[in-house]
Amino acid sequence: MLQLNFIRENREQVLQGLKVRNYDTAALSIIDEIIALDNERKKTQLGLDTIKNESNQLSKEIGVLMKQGKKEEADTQRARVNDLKEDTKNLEGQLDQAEKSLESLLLQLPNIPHISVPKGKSEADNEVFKAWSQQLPELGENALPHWELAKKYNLFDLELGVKITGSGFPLYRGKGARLQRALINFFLDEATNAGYEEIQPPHLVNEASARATGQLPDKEGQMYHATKDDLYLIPTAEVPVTNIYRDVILEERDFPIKLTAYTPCFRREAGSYGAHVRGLNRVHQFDKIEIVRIEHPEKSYEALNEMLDHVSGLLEKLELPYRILRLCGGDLGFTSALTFDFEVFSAAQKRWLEVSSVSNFETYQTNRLKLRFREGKKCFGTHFERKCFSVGKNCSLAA
RNA sequence: GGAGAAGUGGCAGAGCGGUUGAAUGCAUCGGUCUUGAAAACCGACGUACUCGAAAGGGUAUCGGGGGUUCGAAUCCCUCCUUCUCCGCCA
Repeated sequence: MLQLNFIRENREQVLQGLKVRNYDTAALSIIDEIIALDNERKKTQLGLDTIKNESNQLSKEIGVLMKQGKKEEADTQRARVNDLKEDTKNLEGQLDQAEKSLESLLLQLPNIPHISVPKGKSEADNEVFKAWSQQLPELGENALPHWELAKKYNLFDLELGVKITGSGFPLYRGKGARLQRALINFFLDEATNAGYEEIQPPHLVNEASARATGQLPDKEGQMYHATKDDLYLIPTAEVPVTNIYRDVILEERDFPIKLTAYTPCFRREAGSYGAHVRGLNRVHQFDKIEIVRIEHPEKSYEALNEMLDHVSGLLEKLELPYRILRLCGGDLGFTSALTFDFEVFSAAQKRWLEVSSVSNFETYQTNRLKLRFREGKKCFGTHFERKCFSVGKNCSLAA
């Protein structure tokens, strides 16, 4: 989420950013609504603090009077404090109300796009940032899609997944399982070589963690929920990994923080069916390797470029034809300031498939996480980038 | 699952109803001293919100939430976590 003070001090910039995300004037009024509500909140806060100060003062006096044995005077003071109590309760209610409404408005506000983000409505308007210069691979007439190949070579078995669990839970076997494991190892090893610390996080998280990374409340329906213990299966390693830094204050010398993690990811994917989700294109459980960096705000875009190079290097080593897109305002994720998608060409499906995306979230994620760093005496929001690399969800088996 | 003990600032560790945002020690930062360092000494040292141009105030915070009280780190309820013992263990 954006910080209130940032919105107050950079109203124009925020409005400009929302326009890149295709907000109309009616939607833009949310900014002024927030500022007005915050003014209200401050007023209530001040009133409450004043009353509390008064009753704290009186209570102290009562203590002194009691010690001196002046019981009657103490009793009159006591009555006065009791009168103040009612006002306190009212104001507390108001303050609570205002804070809740403010928070829910702030949560509706997306991140402000980076200046380089092109305007646009949909994925069709994404900018090709780096094109594939060589010839695209072609397959012969009787080339098989990956789900046919899988059957032929016994690489994975979707029916068995259905039998054991349900649709969308692939079962890999033989060479398929081995390839999957090899890819995971490859990505992790490459990340380690590039200086990322490997993390093996829990695969279930509590509500506080899901809330801190924004899965709750908006994506509640997309997560598997173990209700008996009130835990959620992670939809991405981002959730447990970034929660390492929930409520943390870093020192400047802690930068850069570079983490990598492989986890299976669980998503209910409610409401997506059809031909485009055929095979492994969209499943409820898939494997993903994530790399995460937490950086000083001044260095975050430099770090983003490094991550871009890192991913490019991986695809080059795998000898896959790929391209990089810079997402336009309409396609940019809610929490991201700048996102590059990596797409690999599937010769069998004859289309580009997203395999990875690299984003800079600036302080949007860290604000919600309450992750800050200390510079001098002040604490600042720190920048947060991440890139994820899906295995199995992509077309590498078919390419 | 049952029985018991405990959770205080970066760490260690006092306090167990009133002037305690919290003694003391360590760590950290700034300074004096020193050729340099160490030692010694002096000073600073959480976070969030808020008032103020600033200086400087105010409010909250002693695992989380709720309650009793004029007043709670201290009393009560509840949840969480950790430790010890017993039970269970695909």
